[in-house]
Amino acid sequence: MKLITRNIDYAVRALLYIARSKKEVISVSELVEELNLPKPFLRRLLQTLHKRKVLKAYKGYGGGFSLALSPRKIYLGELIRIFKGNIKLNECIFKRKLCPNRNNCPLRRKIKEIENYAISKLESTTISSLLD
Amino acid sequence: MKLITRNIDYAVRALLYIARSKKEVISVSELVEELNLPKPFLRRLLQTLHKRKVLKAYKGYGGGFSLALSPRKIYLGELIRIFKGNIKLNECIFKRKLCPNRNNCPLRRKIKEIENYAISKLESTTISSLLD
DNA sequence: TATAATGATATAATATAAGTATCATTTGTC
DNA sequence: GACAAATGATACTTATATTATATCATTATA
Repeated sequence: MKLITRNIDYAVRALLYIARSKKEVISVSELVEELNLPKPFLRRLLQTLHKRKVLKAYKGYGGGFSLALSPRKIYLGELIRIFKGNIKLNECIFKRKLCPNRNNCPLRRKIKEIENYAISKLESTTISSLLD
Repeated sequence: MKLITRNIDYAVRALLYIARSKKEVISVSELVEELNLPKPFLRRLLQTLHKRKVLKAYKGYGGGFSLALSPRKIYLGELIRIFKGNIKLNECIFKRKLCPNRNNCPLRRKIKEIENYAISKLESTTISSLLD
């Protein structure tokens, strides 16, 4: 039932740290020291954020990561999409064909309401807004 | 990220079926035939609903389950609690001690807003309201 | 007494999340 | 140029939750 997995939680912490830092480029080692997160896990997740154009990466001595976007343009919703795919609190058990009344399933409708609320919140929350 | 697992989905289907039926007592076999759900799984879940006083159970020939509560008194929130424990979209990675600013963690606050909305919806949705 | 039901509980299978390990590549410094 | 410090790519392992199945005991009715 978790909306926020560790990937996402760690990503937010790292992004906030980078956004707050005076330095442009921050290495994984620094993040690990400051945030006390497991290094290989964090590394992999930052690589993903790089692939998805949220971070810029710098190889070699003195390298690390910097934000590729303004904190105002990094949305929680996007981070969730990156690590978990589309936001769905739903997911009908029956795959179309089997469920007789998918379209007016009352449970589905209720959950959809909650889902829509969650999506609108997540899509309007940015790293910038979490900075305080 | 699922709010509704199969336990809960199946439970809702079964409860709706029982609520709609003219008969009081419905056997697992009948539910399985009508709803096309896996029998041992459904059975176990109905036993749980019995233990949690949502259903009454009748052993022996002609036995089965009936509602122990009016459909107006069976809340989605309660079903979720029965099968998944308290509703939390949250769950801080760090256990109290470790996270420096648990109390004013901005991410936590945002998710809490969504959680509160979800809870209020789920606690106000009853089996009766899903009957149409 | 046979049969059709639930009660209780142990076990298995599968999927997802969380985390580790390793080798390749790049780049700055001495 | 050699070394060290960084990321790139990717395969693997471990842990946990979800989704079941199986079986023996108990109860009630025809």
